[in-house]
Amino acid sequence: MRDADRDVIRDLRLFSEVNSERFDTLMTAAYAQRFPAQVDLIREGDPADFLYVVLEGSVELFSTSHGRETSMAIVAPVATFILAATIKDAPYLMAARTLEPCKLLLIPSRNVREVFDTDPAFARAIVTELATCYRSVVKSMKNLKLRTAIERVGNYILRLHDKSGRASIVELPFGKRNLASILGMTPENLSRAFGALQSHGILMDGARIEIIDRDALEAVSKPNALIDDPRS
Amino acid sequence: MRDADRDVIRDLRLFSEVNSERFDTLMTAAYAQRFPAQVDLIREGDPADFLYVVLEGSVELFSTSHGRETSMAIVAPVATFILAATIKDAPYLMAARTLEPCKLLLIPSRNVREVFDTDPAFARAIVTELATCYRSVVKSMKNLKLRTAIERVGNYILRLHDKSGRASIVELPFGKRNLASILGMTPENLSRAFGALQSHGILMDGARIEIIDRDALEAVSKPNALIDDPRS
DNA sequence: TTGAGTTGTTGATATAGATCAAGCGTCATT
DNA sequence: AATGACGCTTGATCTATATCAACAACTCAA
Repeated sequence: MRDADRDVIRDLRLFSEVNSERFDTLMTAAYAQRFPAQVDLIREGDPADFLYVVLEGSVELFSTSHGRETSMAIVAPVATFILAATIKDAPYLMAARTLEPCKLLLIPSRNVREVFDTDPAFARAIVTELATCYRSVVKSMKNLKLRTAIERVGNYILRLHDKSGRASIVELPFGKRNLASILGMTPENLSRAFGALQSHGILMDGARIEIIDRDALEAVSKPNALIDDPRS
Repeated sequence: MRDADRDVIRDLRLFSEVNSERFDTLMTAAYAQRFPAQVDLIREGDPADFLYVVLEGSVELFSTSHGRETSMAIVAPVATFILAATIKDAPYLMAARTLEPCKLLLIPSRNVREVFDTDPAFARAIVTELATCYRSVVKSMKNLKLRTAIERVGNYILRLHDKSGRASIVELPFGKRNLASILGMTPENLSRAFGALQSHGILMDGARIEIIDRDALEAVSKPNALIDDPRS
């Protein structure tokens, strides 16, 4: 592994407090690798041999059952995925594929568990990361169960807006097909939702969205900090 | 706290490996308490002062947003709830109320975090418990996004059937109103789903369900181990 | 440049599931 | 026994969302 990678990884919340000897143990076992777009990384049900860290690009987590498929999340740098399966040494509940060309770090699950058991700082970091993941799924579930399709889309735009520091124009970070699946609706329905929201403070132009009247957008979207605020 | 309680708690996976001095620390800070049915225990957004353990009875976790409400989970003995908020020292994302008269154990979050940092066995137990919770929410989400209402009901019955050791008659563990909300549908729709399933291997009688032809029920429900199997 | 594939849009229609409105047992209270 | 509250069911509708189909815009390979 190159030193540049090592430094990036060292800065992750997950690793920043780890004893440096332990960190070396993890890193010599781990390897960074590049993947092209649209590559299947893991399949549902496979044993969780590695913990993945997305260093560049983005990865889609999705699930399939009897011919249906749905996106569960899209992971962007820098973040881990399938931590829970690694910890429990259980089969993956979600499949993963790259959306764009990616650089990923693969850490053998065995080593993660080993360092967890011997380094309290790492244990604390892992459990915090996992709690964050848990809370983020709970929020997604609330989003799905408590809101209509239009509200979900509206709040998604509001979150983008906040993330951009309230820039007047925001850009969708991935394709609408994927977004629709994340938000639990069909692409057609997403398209119509964007259309409907144009009379509520936004102006669509392909993947670019101009936020003209945030108050109007909030009025239809009804945001809720306990669903939308990434800090809570 | 009575010794009987203490022994029950000691046997939980979460506490069984904990150093006994640490365990005492936790238990002196904690207290067991009885609550009547339909009591609000915590509200969404409140600070996570306690980790809860359900010793008897059952507790509903639910969420509200702008006039809508949905059940997120029902916690039965013996299990914890709101572990993630405790770990992160973050506000609760879900509210909780008792469904029946309950006996609960309340452990101050401060103490949980303290023992986590000093007892590796407890840390490991906590992270495993949290990973299990995470995976259980992911499964619920897959259940919601990948299945129709009838399939969700069918698979719920199949899971009950398995849990009972494939007894020919199973009983719903709580009211249909709650079940409908858990499964993401209205009570009316749940009622119709039960009706529809009667031509697919079951016979309803109030809260009692006779499983007449499991194969037929599986044929419509299309179970999937990575959603339904509690062990995976 | 052409053609073929991908991605998104739009319109017409279908349907799963929600809503509204009675009605029916069951149970506790009087 | 009457009363009322509650939980559930059933039927009649309504509507949010899915499905189906056609098409436009773009990308990419040849």
